[in-house]
Amino acid sequence: MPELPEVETIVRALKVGGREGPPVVGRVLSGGQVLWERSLATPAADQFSQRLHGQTLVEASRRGKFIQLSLTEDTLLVHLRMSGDLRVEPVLTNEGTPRPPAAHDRLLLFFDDGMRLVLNDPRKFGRAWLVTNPNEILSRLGPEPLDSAFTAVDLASRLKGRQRAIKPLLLDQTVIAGLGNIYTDEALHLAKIHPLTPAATLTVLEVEHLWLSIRSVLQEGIRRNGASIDWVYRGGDFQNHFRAYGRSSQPCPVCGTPIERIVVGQRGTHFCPICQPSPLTK
DNA sequence: CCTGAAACCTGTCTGC
DNA sequence: TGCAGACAGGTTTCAG
Repeated sequence: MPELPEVETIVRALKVGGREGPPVVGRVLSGGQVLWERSLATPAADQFSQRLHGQTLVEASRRGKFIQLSLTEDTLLVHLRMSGDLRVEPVLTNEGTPRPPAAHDRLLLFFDDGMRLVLNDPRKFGRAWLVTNPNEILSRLGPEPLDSAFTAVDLASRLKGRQRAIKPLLLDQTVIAGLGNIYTDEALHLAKIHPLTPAATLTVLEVEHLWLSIRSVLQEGIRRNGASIDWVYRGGDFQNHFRAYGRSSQPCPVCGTPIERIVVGQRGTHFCPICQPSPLTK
């Protein structure tokens, strides 16, 4: 489900409060509960609660699509994958009775002030890792696209010599961290690059344009608090400003030609056949 | 190095 | 109304 802008929106809410509920940074954990075992990658479910107990949630941050909750001793990494979401709520209802878990709640983190942080995940693809060293999970990720240290030259060097189509490369989190299906289609449309273009055939100018487009669509996504589509509403409205994603047969915002949908690397892929000419006919 | 398919899951929507 | 099939914001693994 969420890509970089959606995860960024969630992390900001964990810090200052937002649709997910009141802020959780600074609260002290009293324990945890595992409602679906596979949602917790490590440690074993029976050690989870004890290990959380007494640690303060010091900071919330993001690396790629990972949510990083820094505790006093450990780090809790959460990846929402396709359908995960976080929620903050009181353990008790207004009537003072225990609040029963909602449908698809998978993990509960309890704070010592009566609040809890909940991972809800209908499709059960989401994962959490409670680890001492987050680097063991995060070290494989490519650069942060919005980091000022990430330049067009960096992107060019990562695409150099790669014969693969540009779209699956941009989805590869070891090449660049944070892009998913929506923002990849949006960036390629803005950059006027066909998703099947072999990366190595892109000119210097095209790579610069792509670099700028990636950063532009991600920043717009964050500014709009992410995209909210399907049945999971997250408060953002970027979905109302898509250029190509999910707009099959609707007019291209640039030239009016109907947007086409193809499948690339098993992912639905949306593009304008005029603005993004096929590499075969170019 | 690259591609494609399958696996992990549940829910929604479309068309017959 | 029912039902089959396609599809969904992600990642890993395996075969070729």
